[in-house]
Formats: sequence, C-alpha cells, structure tokens
Amino acid sequence: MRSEDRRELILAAAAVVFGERGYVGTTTDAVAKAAGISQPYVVRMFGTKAALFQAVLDRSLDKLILEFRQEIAEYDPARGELHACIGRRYVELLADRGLLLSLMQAFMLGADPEIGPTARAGFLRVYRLLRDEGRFSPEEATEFLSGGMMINTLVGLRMGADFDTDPEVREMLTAAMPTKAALLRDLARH
Amino acid sequence: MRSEDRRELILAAAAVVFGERGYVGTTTDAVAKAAGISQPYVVRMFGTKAALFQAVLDRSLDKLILEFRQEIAEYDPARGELHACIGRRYVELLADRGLLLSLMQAFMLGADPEIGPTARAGFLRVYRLLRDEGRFSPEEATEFLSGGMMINTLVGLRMGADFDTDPEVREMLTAAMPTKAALLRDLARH
DNA sequence: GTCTATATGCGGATAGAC
DNA sequence: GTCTATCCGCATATAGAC
Repeated sequence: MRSEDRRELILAAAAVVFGERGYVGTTTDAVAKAAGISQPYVVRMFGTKAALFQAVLDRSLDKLILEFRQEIAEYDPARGELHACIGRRYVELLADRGLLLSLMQAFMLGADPEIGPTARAGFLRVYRLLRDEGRFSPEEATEFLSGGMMINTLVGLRMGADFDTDPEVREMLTAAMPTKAALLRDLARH
Repeated sequence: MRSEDRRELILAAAAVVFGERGYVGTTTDAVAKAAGISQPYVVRMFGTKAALFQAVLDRSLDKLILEFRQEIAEYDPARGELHACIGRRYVELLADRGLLLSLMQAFMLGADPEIGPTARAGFLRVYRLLRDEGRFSPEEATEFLSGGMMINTLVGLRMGADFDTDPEVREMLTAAMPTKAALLRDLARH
C-alpha cells in the first residue's frame, strides 16, 4: 500500500483509540491492531507516539474547521439559525468516530507541556472561526461551545449505553440533543 | 498521623494529580510525592491505583452534591435566580483543586469497564439533584450542565494561562464566565 | 503506621531482515 | 513498505523490616 494511504488509515484508527482511552492510555500496539499492522510500523511511520497524537489532533481539527467553514459558506437562513445549522454539522461529526473525542482528550491535558499549547491553539481556532466568519458574538460563541463540550462529555461517558434501559438517561439526552438523542445510543455500542 | 487523616491527605493530593494528568497518566509515585509519603504506602492504604481513583471520585462527587444541596436549601430569590446561585457555587469549587477536573477526567473514560459505570452514575446523580431538588426542567438542567462542562474544559485546557497575554483568550473567558474570568488565570498558575 | 528494597509486567522504541 | 525479535525503562504491587 502507498505510504500516504497507510498514513491516513493509521490516523483514522488512532483517532478512535485515542478518543476512547485517552493519550496516555493508548498503546501504539492497540493502534497497530486497529489499523491491522505491526506495532513497530506505527512508530516507524510517525517517529513517536507523541508525534502520532499531534498528527491526529491536526487532522481532527482540520476536518472540524472545514465542516464549519463549509456550513457558514453555504448558509441559507431558510434552514434555521446559523448556530443551529453548525450545531447540526457538529453532531454529524460524531459519525467520524474518534474525531471529537480525541480533541476532547487533548483538552483535558492542557497541563502537558507539549499537548497543552496545541490544544489551546486548536480550541481558539474554533472560537475565532465562529466569531469572525460566523459573526457570532463572544457570548454566542461560548454558548455554542458549551453545548459542544456537553455533547463531547456525554459521548465520552458513553451515556448512550443506558439510553434504552434508563428512562432518566433518555430524558436527559433528549433534553441535551432534542432531535439526535438516539444517535448517542448507537455511538455507545462500541 | 492517624490513618484517617492520612487518608484524607492522600485523597486531596490524588485529586489534584489525577485532575492534571488523568487516570492513566497519574503514577502512584506522583501522588505519594504530592502527599509527602512513600509510593508503597499509597498502594498499601488503598489497595490499588484503581481503588484510589474510585475513592477520589466518590469524595469529589460527595463534595459537589453537598454544595449544591446546601445552596438549594439556603436559596434566597433576592440573590438572583437559582441556576445562577448554584453556578456561583460551582465556580467556587474550582478553588478545591482537582475536584472538578478529576471528575471530568473520569467522564472522558466512559468506555472503561470499571470507571465508566461509576462516572455515568455520578453524572446522573448531579442531573437528578438539579431536576428533583432544584426543580430544574430537563432543558434547564442540561443547559446548566453544559456551562459546567465548558468551564471544566477551559480549566482542563489551562486556558487561563494566556489570560494576560492573549486578548482573544481574555475575551472568550470573560464571555464564558462574566464575573469570574480572572479566576481561571490564577488556577492556571500551577 | 511507615519505610526500603525489589519482583514483575508492560509499552515505546530500535535493529535489522525481507 | 513491512515484519520479527528484542532492549530498556518505568510503574504497580509485594515482601518484609522498623
């Protein structure tokens, strides 16, 4: 396989594993198994586990920014308010397993001297995009981001696992994501 | 020192370290050093690192619940709306270093077979408290929690570290926490 | 109640073959 | 481009002394 394709394959697998177990909890061997290759090859391709994580973060953030930017460009007021439209995109990104969770795992490691700066810069990029291109006020932007962090947390918790068995979970998820609550159930099936 | 006091000392130190580095990233030796004792003694006292983390979670959640319950009990409409009052308590809990962050770290490990159930149950306890004792609607409760997850994320990111040097950070934090933004700066000084 | 010494297992990284 | 074999360091946990 071409090195470039292999690289993308590993990054996708790594995003899932990093999102699930966090940076430290992820072994390069687990990434290798998820990508169907050998552990040393993962290291060979990215140099170090830390470099792999940074690559995953870059890829996740680029995808997120791309989606948001696209939504802003194509925005049609007939389809509802902008923040609702971007919110819909955000929720759709949950289908790209590991994308939002790997970012969130990085956000929780702000004290790390290498991950911290990257994570802060990434978060700020999103804030700026909403404010400058989306014309959100600072208050609108932080409110939007709050909803995003809530969703990330609920997914991280695998709260959807109890969607069918616990009525309170169903109620809470429905309140948090009126139309897409059931999606969290499906995501938790892994 | 009495075993009971020592236990509390270790739990407080562990909450800080777990909150900073996450469950997997925390070594029992780092906890021991933070508590000023030897590594084997930490293990001796709690059995395993996993048990220590569970104990930290219990302690953190109990404190949080206690504060919220107290605020609800003492609630005086003259001091503003209830969600604003509880929100103020929440922000004050940031002073208890590690308390909210260790919880948040657990929330991101929902896929873990041991941590996951505890984390979900803990989150639900807070939701139920807001709904049943605080008389929040499901929508009000999830909106409140969204703000909480946003604050946790900003603290996890150590976003306050750039409060003085980056005007955009200042703007964002001020929008997210109108009165208490500067508090995040001080928290990031560690 | 608290320590020092240490066994043991695991994970990241390297060497080198094909 | 990809593998097998392996080194080495680190972290949890145990043994046992004081």
